[in-house]
Amino acid sequence: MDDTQRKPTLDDVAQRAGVSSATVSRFLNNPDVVAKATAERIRATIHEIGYIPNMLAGGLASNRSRLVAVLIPHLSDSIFNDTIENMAEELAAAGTNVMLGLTGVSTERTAKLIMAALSRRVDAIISTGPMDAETEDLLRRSKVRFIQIWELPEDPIDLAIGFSHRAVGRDIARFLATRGYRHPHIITAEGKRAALRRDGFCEEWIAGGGATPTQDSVAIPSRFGQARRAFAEIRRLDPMPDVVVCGSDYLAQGIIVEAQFAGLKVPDDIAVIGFGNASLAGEMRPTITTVDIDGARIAREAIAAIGRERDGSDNRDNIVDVGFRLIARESA
Amino acid sequence: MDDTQRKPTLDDVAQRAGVSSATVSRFLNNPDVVAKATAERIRATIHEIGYIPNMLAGGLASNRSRLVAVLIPHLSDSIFNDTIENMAEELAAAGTNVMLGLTGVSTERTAKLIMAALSRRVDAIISTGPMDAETEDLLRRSKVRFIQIWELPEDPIDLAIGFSHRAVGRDIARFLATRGYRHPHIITAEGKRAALRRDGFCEEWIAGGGATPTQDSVAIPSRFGQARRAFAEIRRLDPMPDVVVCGSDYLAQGIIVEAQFAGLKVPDDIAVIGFGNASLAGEMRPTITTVDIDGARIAREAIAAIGRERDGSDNRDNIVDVGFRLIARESA
DNA sequence: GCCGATGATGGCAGCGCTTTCATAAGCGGG
DNA sequence: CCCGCTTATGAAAGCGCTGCCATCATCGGC
Repeated sequence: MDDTQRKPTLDDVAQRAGVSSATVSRFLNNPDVVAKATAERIRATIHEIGYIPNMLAGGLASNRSRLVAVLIPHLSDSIFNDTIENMAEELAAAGTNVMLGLTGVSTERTAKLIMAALSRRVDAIISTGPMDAETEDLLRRSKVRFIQIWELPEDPIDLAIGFSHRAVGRDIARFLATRGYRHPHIITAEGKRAALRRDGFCEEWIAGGGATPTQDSVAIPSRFGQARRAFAEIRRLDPMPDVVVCGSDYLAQGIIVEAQFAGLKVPDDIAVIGFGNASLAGEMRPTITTVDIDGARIAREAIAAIGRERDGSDNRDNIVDVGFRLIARESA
Repeated sequence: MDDTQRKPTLDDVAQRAGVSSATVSRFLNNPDVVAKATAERIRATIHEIGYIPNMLAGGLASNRSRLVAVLIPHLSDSIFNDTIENMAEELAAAGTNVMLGLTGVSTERTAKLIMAALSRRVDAIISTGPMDAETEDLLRRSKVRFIQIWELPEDPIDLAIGFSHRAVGRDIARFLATRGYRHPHIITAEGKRAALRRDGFCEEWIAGGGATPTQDSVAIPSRFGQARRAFAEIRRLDPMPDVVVCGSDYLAQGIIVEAQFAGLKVPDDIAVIGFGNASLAGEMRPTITTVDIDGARIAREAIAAIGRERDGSDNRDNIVDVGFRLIARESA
């Protein structure tokens, strides 16, 4: 053993296996093009000397990092977790890794993370949030795949995969009207998407002859614990709403807990509707009526897009609407 | 504009600013050593031509990737989220990014992800889970920082930052004994750490004169929804337990919901204790008695360790016990 | 006025891989 | 038995940066 502590390189493998480094590289990236016997010899050598490829060097030479940046606001109680989990798994299967960026609610951090991603020459950036104009501009000029998920901007920077939040709001309004509710109270998280859902809801509700719904708003991310304050607020309303429209299933769960704690029956005394179809929605008592987004589908579409080249043409094809499903359960 | 579509390189900046590439590199990595005037000229040039550093090249040359791999089993309902979130934030502040790896419960995926991390020449790997012997061996030989968090193995591969799960179990047992509970039922997630807590609990409970607790186990990760089945199981027990020890706050919350749904009062008819001090624990009705782990501290210690060199000496210093706090609230 | 510090910068040799382009066999048909 | 193909491999030029060493002013002290 010539354990000079230096990590074995591809050249070491090549020399030891009696081939050129080019062949070893080919074996690594495209095994089919090297002859069976050679391949076997290289495989054995790699194992023998414990060679570990250096993707930094590989990425530099090939200009492909096999890294994808995923930018989300939070990890805890996040409505995106399911999507991200699917994403990470499918990417891993394809030999690509995930660079995780937590943007919080600040466009400043988003900008920094996008810069970092660009610096690492990621193969794509998948993002859920808003950004400042300068960064958007940079991205438009740039050639990296930039995939906005969970929303459908008018004019996507590159590709958008999501659904109409406004339509969600409208569907919820129609659903509640059909069920005969009269006094909805809507709790909205700060943030553009939530506002769109609220607008859609109010729009449709009023169009259907309803009175302007009462409103409240909570900080992002809309979590379980915010229900205490939000419910206290509700109790002050007169008349009491007969249904509460929540920005997330976590918040909906919180409202249910608070309502029950106050001795109210859900949905009889007060109904609750969530958003996101988190796993707990189907498991709560009562089960939570909510809106399901197919996170796995978003992940799949995004990954498929990474494979394709980015082209500026047919801009309208650059919007993929994955839709949503309102799932009627017990809580509303 | 010579928009030949080629991304500007550090050399372009150097030429344009009338300095050598070395100076630009210095400006980027250690601004203080370049003269004020020069620095300003370089800054302007970078801005002007829109230069974005290439960290692949930088990493290759310097052998520092400024990437840290974080390996966790899951994202949803994960007890680690808080830790990871802190980690990502502190790392970002230090100009380092996170490569996220989802290991699930399979050591195979863990092995693949560790390989990938090594290939990217990460500055450190932070891991929460078990791995196969071969990978462990590789890691021991390797020179990368390898930080195991949330547990304290006898013989850490490199560094371990966590706490004694057995001690947690024991403390819970003592606490419940003090409160006068007689028939604990313990629900354990599959997995080594949960088993340690259970063992510690049973050990201490029996030592304290109690009868062997009844037990149940749930799949990893222990989530809200598993409470339905687990609670049904509890109802079959005779005598009914007077307290349920849960592997996570999510599960504890689920048990509370089920119990209340069944018309039982928590904690009077049946008490519940969780683990992890997720934010909802303090916000549930009743608030959940649980064990707090200082995720932020784990993150800080881990990051501090990344700075230090890995040295094989004083092996006992390579274990950092951050302890835990039992937080008595309303549920038990 | 000379000397060793000190500070600012340039030159250049890699870091470990990928990727043309070129070359060398092997092969079947006329 | 030679030709044109296909298939397997090699040679070498980078990819864009960092880090060491050398260079060259400048400057205060004696």
